[in-house]
Amino acid sequence: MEMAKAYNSKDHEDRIYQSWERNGFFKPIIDSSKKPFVVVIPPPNVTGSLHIGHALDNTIQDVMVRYNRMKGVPTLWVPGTDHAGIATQNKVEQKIAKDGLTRHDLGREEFIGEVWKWKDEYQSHILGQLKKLGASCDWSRLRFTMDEDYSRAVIEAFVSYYDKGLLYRGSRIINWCPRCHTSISDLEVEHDEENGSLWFIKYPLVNGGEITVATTRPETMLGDTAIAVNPNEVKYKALVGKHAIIPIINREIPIVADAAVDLGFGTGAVKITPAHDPLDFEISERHNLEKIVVIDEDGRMVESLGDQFAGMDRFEAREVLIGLLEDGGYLVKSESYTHSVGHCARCQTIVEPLLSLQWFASMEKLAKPAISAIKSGEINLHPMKWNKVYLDWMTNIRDWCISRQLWWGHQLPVWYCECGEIIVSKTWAIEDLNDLSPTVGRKQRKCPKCASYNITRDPDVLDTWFSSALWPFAILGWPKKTSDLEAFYPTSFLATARDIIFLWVARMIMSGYEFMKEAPFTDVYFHATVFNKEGKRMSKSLGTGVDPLELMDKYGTDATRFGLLWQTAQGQDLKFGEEAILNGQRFANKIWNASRFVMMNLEDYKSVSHETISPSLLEEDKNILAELHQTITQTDRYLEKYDFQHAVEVIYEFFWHSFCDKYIEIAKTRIREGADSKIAAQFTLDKVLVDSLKLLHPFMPFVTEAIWENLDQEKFLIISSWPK
RNA sequence: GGACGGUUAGCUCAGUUGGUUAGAGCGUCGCGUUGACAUCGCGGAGGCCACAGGUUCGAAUCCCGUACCGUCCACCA
Repeated sequence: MEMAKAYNSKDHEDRIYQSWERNGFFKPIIDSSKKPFVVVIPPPNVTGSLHIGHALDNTIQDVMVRYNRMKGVPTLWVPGTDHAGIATQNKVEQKIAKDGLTRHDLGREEFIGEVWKWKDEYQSHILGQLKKLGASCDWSRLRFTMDEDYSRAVIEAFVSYYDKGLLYRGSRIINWCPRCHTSISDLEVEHDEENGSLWFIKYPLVNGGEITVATTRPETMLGDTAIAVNPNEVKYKALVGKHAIIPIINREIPIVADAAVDLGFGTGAVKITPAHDPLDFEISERHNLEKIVVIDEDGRMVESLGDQFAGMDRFEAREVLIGLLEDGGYLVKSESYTHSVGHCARCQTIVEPLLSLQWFASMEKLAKPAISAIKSGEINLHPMKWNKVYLDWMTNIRDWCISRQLWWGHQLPVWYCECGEIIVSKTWAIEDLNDLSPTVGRKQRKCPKCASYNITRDPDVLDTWFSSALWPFAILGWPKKTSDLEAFYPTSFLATARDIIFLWVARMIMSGYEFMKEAPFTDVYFHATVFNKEGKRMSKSLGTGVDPLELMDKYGTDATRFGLLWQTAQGQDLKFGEEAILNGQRFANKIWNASRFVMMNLEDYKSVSHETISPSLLEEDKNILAELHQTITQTDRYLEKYDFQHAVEVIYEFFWHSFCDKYIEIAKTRIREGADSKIAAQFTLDKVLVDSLKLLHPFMPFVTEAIWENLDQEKFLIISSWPK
């Protein structure tokens, strides 16, 4: 068989991937006597396509999976995608907006139909990218977070939590995005420092005198229900219990004392707007204050405020009020002030803290086993520095707002009867699931308490992370006791990005202990964040993204994988440059050509037994064989530590500089001259090449397999054989 | 307001428990090979290891501080 003069990735990749898949190499062979190596993919959002960070993440997973598979460990990598509620809904809303439509024009059912179409399109694109990358996933086990079985798992989890009293419905201050028109969790709010103003406003007292408060949000004064001062503030002591009057609208509010008020800030007196500020809300609870909502779900001033403000945008209202306060002589002064402002992580709109009736999960109890898991080392985070970050968050965990006012997602299995009864029903939810076109309130149902038929299903859906928290066991069949669940849970290794340590990793750990009584995985590797040359985050929306498909097309998949790992040091962030990928391409070609040389010179070499050849080995033969052995040992050691950069480096160094540059050059002469030592050289070349290809395979699967086809070896053996 | 990273050759980064002339890839300069590979080989130049102290026989490496860059967490208006 003639080998081309240069390695051309396009001649091999698709064909080789297909034959691996066709021959079932990605499916585990279950052997109950062996502990399997199991990886679940961090399911990519079906919002778009994979970026360079995903390419790195999935390369790392594939390296670990292939490495273990080659060692004869039963290995499973489960692929899948995430419906990504808010993100995907936004995408589809943007898409239909081009035709001048909103989701309300389509209606819930039709809109969801549009999202499913979007999902199908982008999921297939993403899966194509993963296959192009060489990901050796078991595609027969492909999962999606809104598959029917998965949805059943979500219902099961919700109902189970509810029955244990871990979920509750209540009016709390939540983060509201006026553009996405939904609540979002604390983790979905991004805080940015912004230059604003601190306004000092004079509130007259009922019995004469005045008190000045400082605020960054004058518009919320319309919803003030108190002024609070620190109980130890001498100058205000006499005012506690008295009443002040809100300027402009002339409403009376009490002055209360609360320790939460900072003595040193502003004037030491704070206006309290319980419905639009979390701290104010807490104070209002302690003092039984009224809670008046003055900003609505669109971010506009509510109707009840009357013609002067009703319907006005919250920021316009701010300007108007400042003007009015100034005219009325209530504005004492304003200072420029830098403070952090919360933005919606999805659309960057300024989040409005809003008093709202939502569903919450109480987290403290769930956090307990998740804390001890890290402390005891039952779960290991790599690099270890993440332990502290994880524990800090976990030990100060706050309740999680899980309901979303969206359409795309898992609808809450909750019904409300006119009699006030709240019905959480697994049966009903599953019935609705089987309805091919799920519609709110389609079925006639009877309230178990009052027998009324006037009941409606909660239109809200769950936070997308509620469902992905179940991923490691839900994709194996939970709550059914499937053979997969039995064989493959807990999983072994999770590779992911550090920015979802709380959103996803922490919650998987909590739900793993809650439902499986066991950690969902033993090792978590947080890979590097990939930045561009300017140090900016790689992002498609910023136009700084690099499509891994383009890289793979240009340089080849092996080169891309190699180049990414080459730049990745133990989770240290990296500035991505194509140079490393280019070097990967050179390396792939080097491997190809060295192999070509060896094969061209093995023609009259028969696989003589090692015993026969061993005594005839020269010093240089023994040296390179010893170095090979050392390289294998080092590679094992580095992979056990998830040190991919050094694993790749040590093989590269050995293969290129020791084997190619030095040994092959020496062997060349011996073979050409037909020396007595020719057979020994051929033996050594053969041995070093074969083992090197195996060593390289987890990192560069295509070029190694392509060469393997040309070697006189059993087909595909490379995918299941690690050198010793 | 807390916490965590980073600062080493022109660029991107290594540097294991402190120990002889600080490394790699790319780039650059010179030479060579064109029957494995020009996606090649050999050789060279290039670094007060951010700054200031300290510990030590010895510090890029440990400790303290400073500066700049980056990230995360946080209910002070």
